[in-house]
Amino acid sequence: MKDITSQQNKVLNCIQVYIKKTGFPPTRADICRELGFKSPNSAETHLRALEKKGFIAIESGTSRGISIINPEIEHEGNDYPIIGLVAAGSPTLATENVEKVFNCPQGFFGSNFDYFLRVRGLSMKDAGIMEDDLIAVKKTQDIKNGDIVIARIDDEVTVKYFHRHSPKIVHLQPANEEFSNIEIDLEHTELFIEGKSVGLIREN
Amino acid sequence: MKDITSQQNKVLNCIQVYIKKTGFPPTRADICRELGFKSPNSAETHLRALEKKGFIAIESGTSRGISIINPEIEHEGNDYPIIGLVAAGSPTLATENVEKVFNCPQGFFGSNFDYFLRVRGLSMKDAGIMEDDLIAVKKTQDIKNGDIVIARIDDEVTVKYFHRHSPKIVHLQPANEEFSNIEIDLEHTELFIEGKSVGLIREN
DNA sequence: CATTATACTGTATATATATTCAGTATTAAT
DNA sequence: ATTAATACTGAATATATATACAGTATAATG
Repeated sequence: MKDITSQQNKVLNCIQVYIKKTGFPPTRADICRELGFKSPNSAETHLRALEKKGFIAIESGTSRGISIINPEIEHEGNDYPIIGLVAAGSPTLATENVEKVFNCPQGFFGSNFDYFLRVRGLSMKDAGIMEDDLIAVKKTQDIKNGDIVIARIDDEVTVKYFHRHSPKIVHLQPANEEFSNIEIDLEHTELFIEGKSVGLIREN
Repeated sequence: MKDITSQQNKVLNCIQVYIKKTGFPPTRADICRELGFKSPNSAETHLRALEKKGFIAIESGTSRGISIINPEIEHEGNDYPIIGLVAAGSPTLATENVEKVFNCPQGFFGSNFDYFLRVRGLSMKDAGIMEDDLIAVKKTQDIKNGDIVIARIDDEVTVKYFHRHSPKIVHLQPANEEFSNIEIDLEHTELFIEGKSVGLIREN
């Protein structure tokens, strides 16, 4: 699925909300009214872009002929494993670490992800990550500064902000003043990035 | 619900099948084509009968403005509305406040819930509730001390910890030392509890 | 018996709607 | 430097569509 711009996303949401509300899709004029456009062609061009990118289908010559294309069919969501973050040990997908599976629609957090991590401790408290929260982890090495990463040093797994300080120096920063910054010299210490957080779920 | 004739039932089924197939309701002409009628007025009269009996709603002057009235809609589907928490005004299910719908399995948070609330501000920061988080709100008056509630005072909606201090005094406590406690004397101020938080979702 | 509901055909029309064309402007990519 | 995509306004138009009107006919209701 291709990228969607923020304006196109607004239009897509508008269509979904309109259908939810009325039971039938909006006209170009309806979209303009909802989103404040002054020309029906504004809606038209956005619709054509959304069609081109595969988000909607438009039936030509048909009033309200918009239908939303659901890429992942009705299959009731996927079961993602919840992995307990143990003080020591890699959060592998080994069965003994899977506390249960959690049913969740695909693409729930915009981005795909691979598993949930059960958070232990409060080292990321100020980032709104609390004990027992579930972090949606995407296994990737594509990390930018400021990303929340799941990092492993030796056998210790931790969730921290990632900051590359210099080519050889990485800082793993907690979001809690009671915890201290971890500075890693990549020349002397092996750092393995398991992935990054793309979302969070909390069950009260 | 009144009786339905076999012909009216055919029309009703035709509408349902058409929506399922195309994503939008049929026109009078579409119904005629599907059922072999030769005059659009055949469809029209059946639609009026179905409307009168409460099976469908027809939006006047609107193309394809047919919606099927489903008596048992609640909690059957998986699309939950996301409601923006506006500074003033009740978080009603009014369309203008629904920014989009979010697909989520039923019973996702153990407990059922009614809608998502988009959080503004950081008054519950220390409870791990950050700006733009989605709180799963269950509409209920069954509140215990320490619950995170969605409360409304006049037209101001806020998310806070609930603490009944005495029979007439309620404290709404923020989880951020930069915000101050709200003490409410129920004899002088009207407090309306919209519901309570049963879960949280964060999209990174 | 008159009335009402059902069940159609057939014609007509005001308007709701999609859709094209002509512009303007900004930004990203090649 | 030029193309392509995005993001709009504004006007024009062919047609898709709802809907009224004029009929015909049967069955049920009171």
